[in-house]
Amino acid sequence: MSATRPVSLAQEDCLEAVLRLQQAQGAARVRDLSAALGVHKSTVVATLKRLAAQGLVTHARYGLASLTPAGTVIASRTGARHELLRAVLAEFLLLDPAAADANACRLEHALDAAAHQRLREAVGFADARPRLAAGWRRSFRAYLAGAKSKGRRSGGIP
Amino acid sequence: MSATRPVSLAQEDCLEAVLRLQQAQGAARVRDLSAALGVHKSTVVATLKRLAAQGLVTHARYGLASLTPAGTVIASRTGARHELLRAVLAEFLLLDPAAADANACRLEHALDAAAHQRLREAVGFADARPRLAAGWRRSFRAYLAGAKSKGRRSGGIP
DNA sequence: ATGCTTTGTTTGATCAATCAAACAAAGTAG
DNA sequence: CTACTTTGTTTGATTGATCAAACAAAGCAT
Repeated sequence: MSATRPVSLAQEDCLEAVLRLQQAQGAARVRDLSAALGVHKSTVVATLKRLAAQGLVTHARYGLASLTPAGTVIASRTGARHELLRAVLAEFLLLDPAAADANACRLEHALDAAAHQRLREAVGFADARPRLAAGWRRSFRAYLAGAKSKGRRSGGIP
Repeated sequence: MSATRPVSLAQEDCLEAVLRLQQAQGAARVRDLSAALGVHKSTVVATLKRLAAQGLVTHARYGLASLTPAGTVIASRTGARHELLRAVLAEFLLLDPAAADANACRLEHALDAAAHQRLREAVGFADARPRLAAGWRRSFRAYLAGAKSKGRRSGGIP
């Protein structure tokens, strides 16, 4: 069932954006998708057409885009990978929110099911051990601070 | 400097493959690139032509492909991201070698410099604390084993 | 309802990636 | 050297992503 023929990065981004917009404002209009994806409106229309041909969205002329059940499955999975990666990058690698999100945004297309699952398990494991997680953050932050000051005077004896 | 105009995923893969082949057998031939990348020979030739136009490889007709200095920079960085991700996926997420490599292969194109740097620091931090790293592996492995057996009887009381 | 503004669509281009098939050059046996 | 095999190249097609410009429909003011 559900052949789930692979969807391109741009298409996956579009599905994800439709889902976010549906959740955030109840509807996904071309203008908002265009802004969210950073591409021309005509590009959005073309992408929606391809997604519609694959049965992943419906899009009536001059109407709103909405996800089909199959499209919702893909968009949700992609969104889940995005959110998980964002959290890991921010909470364990201590990247600033913008960098964490920007990287999650690209990485989300590259994790397969096994890696996604394992990463979820790792986060679950850490979340069940708040002291371990807090300890990591504290020591890693200290390590970064130390590395940074060492880096500043790299190559010279003070 | 070095404008380093962004290179597509396929191009980055190609540069990386040229580097690997150069290191492994001293030379990168079209046939081997084709096999390594899983695309037609004609695709390889087309990609090499585009890379040559950007000054990243040299490729004389019927000759070997080789990286220019600029191409070497990109290929090395990509290779470094690949290797780092592979190691993290295998050693911390405990993915099997094949899955770790397959995911690294796709993720490698999506990490920006800041995330790459931070991930390197995290691995450096962990490597400097062998007992912490070993402890993680041991407990996470145990957690995975437990989750798996719980998963098998999910939903039913034995 | 009439006219502006916003929004969406179409059309026509380009470029990258890809394949398949036809072709050409190199290399290797005999 | 000639024939066969391997390797590389060209050509021609397709598909997806993208933009810009022209156009069309909706939506709002007044």
